[in-house]
Amino acid sequence: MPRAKSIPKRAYHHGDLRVALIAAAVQILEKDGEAALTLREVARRVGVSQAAPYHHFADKEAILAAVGEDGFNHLAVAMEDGRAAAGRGTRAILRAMGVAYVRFAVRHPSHFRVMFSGILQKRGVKECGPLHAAAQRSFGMLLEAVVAAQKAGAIVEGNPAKLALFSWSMVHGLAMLHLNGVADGPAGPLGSIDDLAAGAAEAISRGLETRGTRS
Amino acid sequence: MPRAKSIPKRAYHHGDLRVALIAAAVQILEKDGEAALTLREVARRVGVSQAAPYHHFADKEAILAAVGEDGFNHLAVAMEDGRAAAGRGTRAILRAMGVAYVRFAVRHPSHFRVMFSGILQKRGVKECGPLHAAAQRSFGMLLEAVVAAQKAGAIVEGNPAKLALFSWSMVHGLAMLHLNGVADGPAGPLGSIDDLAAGAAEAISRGLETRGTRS
DNA sequence: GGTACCATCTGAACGTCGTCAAGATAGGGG
DNA sequence: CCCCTATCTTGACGACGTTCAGATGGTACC
Repeated sequence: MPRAKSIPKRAYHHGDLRVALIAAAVQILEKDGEAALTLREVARRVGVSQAAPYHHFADKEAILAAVGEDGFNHLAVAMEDGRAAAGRGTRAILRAMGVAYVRFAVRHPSHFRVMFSGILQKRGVKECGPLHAAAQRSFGMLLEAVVAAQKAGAIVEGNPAKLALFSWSMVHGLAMLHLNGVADGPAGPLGSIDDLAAGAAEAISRGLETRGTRS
Repeated sequence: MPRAKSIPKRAYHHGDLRVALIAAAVQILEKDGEAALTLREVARRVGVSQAAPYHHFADKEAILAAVGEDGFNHLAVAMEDGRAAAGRGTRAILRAMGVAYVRFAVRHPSHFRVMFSGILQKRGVKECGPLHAAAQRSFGMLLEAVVAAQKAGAIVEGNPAKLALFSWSMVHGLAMLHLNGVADGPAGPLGSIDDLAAGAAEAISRGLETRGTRS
């Protein structure tokens, strides 16, 4: 391995095929959907042979896992940005992270769908450790925020992981339903998805707040 | 059309191929997952030729839509049962429907996944009207329950469709995260999914309740 | 009771896909 | 200068989705 150590991921024959393949996959997913994602089309778009991807990914699922990992990393960044932009209240931070979550899902639907398409479950955690780690990064942020809110007495006590799961479920469900076109279908437009996200975050925030708090 | 009118869906050469195909598809989905679902395998399992399904379904997606429709109808029944078993409080009814929703998802993961795999969005509403109607049936029940709770003064005012969407999002998110194995992974077991569902329903119920209510 | 009809099903084919094995290519280390 | 190894290509195999012309078999009508 001559330069695979000195220069880890550059100066391939192609340039950096692995990254290019992932980018092409995302492009296809965004334009034509998951059904149109074909390893052969990915290779075609990058300009390599149909077998070339197999030197960077074990199979088709592996490239999807890479897209999912990419998505989870971007999600964590988006949530960090949301947290940074929020005020100083612990519940305000939770709400901001929830809104950022939904906004990410809406802005990167292809990534989001792949992230939760069940790859993480089908392939063991060991098989795709990076994906799992990236997912844990986001959940860890949420967990921290819940613990902080509990310490501040802003939300109820109890297993923080459970409360974090509830918060996550709220925004995840809204994002999923919106992506399936069901959030604005049934009874006319319910408002922008950003407003809906804010409303949902507000609802779960109230649901978890400690009793006795004034409004 | 000799008997297609008198006896709408029986006495085919096979018996009732359409229903048998759907059942076989569900069986495959439950045992081996969506990736293993093949029209050829479905036909094989039923004992007909590979082209036979095309006389009952336009393409592979159509049979998936049929499975989804089936799932939505069963979901509506499950939610009706949950509502019937609940007490008389309007918020108790909402919670019971939420718990029933999650229980359905956990007990019929294959159906549930197909129901929200994006078929409803990809194919237009006109293309698969029955699916859409079945989905609306469940959402309609939820909407009724929200309106009733509002009339009773148990939950806040505002667009009932929006509040119904929030409730739906809560339990939908929990169900989805659980199905992806993420609900009980991060921080050890958080309790049975039924308990989690009850907790989530309680949280959103509190989040939407009118202020001033005692505990 | 025979016959024509039409829904239903079969057999074979086409193009594409995921994947693999064996060989070509290229660029740095000896 | 040659070799070595990572990288990529060529060619192939089996399976899949889908289509089409034709076989099959029950129902209705005469």
